[in-house]
Amino acid sequence: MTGPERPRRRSDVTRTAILEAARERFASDGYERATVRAIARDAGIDPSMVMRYYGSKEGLFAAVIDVELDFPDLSELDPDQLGVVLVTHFLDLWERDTVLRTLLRVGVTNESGSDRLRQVFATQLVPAARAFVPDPADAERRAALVASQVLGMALVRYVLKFAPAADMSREDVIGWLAPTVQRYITAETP
Amino acid sequence: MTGPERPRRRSDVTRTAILEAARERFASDGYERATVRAIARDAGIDPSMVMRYYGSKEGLFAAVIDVELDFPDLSELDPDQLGVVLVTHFLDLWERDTVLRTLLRVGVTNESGSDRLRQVFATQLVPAARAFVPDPADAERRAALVASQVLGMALVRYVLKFAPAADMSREDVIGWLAPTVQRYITAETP
DNA sequence: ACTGTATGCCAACGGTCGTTGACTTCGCCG
DNA sequence: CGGCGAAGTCAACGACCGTTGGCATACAGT
Repeated sequence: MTGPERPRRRSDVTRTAILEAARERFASDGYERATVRAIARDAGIDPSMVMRYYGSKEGLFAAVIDVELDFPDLSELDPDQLGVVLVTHFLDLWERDTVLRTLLRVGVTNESGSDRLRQVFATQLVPAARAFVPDPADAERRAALVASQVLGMALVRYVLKFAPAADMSREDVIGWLAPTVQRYITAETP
Repeated sequence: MTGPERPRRRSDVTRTAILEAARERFASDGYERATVRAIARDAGIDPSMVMRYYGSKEGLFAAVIDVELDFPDLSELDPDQLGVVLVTHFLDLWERDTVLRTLLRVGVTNESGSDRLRQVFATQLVPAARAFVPDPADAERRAALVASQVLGMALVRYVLKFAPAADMSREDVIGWLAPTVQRYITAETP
């Protein structure tokens, strides 16, 4: 069994310092305004080190937006609970770290960012939807509907910070959104 | 009564050419990547004219994001139709011109953009919500919920262009979203 | 202890940006 | 037709960006 790895290289601490500084800068400033120089300053090293370890600003960004939606096993679940479980899971994802905020911020302005976002949608959300949507041919559409509500709430709550949305408790968000998500997944097509 | 205005100044045609080029550039590139030089090139004039007429890039942007949600009169409406009417109205707004796309794109990255977006929410959407939400104290929260679903759909459909969302027909979008919006406005708090 | 290599800093490059001020051209009014 | 202000062009500025190559330093293997 492998315990917590000792750094293989002396530079690993610097590498992760850069990565963490980059996460925060990209999350709060977006791709264009997050400068390599500012990230390096935050990490306490020279800008040239960023280039050495990540090749380019684009390469650093690619390392930052490595996201894993990481759905729990839903196969044994009471189907009526799908909405609650999914909304709760998404809230956890958004509050755990900044990577989704980064991806949304950048995906809206930057082409390679929105490519990545479409890719996450297609390779992680849609397959998950196939698992519990009755008609698989409909899975894409239902996944898109769920995404619209979940991303929309994330947008007004965590990015735009509309006061009433940002101030809502977790429980209230779940209480309001879960029935919507539940319907998008299980309801007959209207 | 005032007919269509004759240009008061010779420069008005240039002014509006700049404004239209700016609308498109800001909408498709976001604030940072939309350069004054590119906007001027699109408008067929010198970059310095942009500064003469709008003072600065920030001033030009402020002129671009003058948005009017322009709600129809809902007071005489069957309350059961609120969802359908509102979703239809929002689809019209998003498809009519690019200003909302611009505002969303920029609001996600730029502080003055998100300020403006919060302002539109507070001064246009919330007051409209007060008109048809039973408990006025709840109007802010319900307006935020509606905004989350409407902005979320606009995001995946018009900005991120998730294929299943972008390919949905207007009727399907209305059919799926209207019940959600209807519930956010009229349902008991869960 | 010596040496090769990994790690880090420094200074500078070419490019692009927003912005400015001086200069030229156009069009109207007397 | 002459003059004058508006409209537009042009070249340049200072700043900042991503990126590069050379040089100093610290470390690990022998």
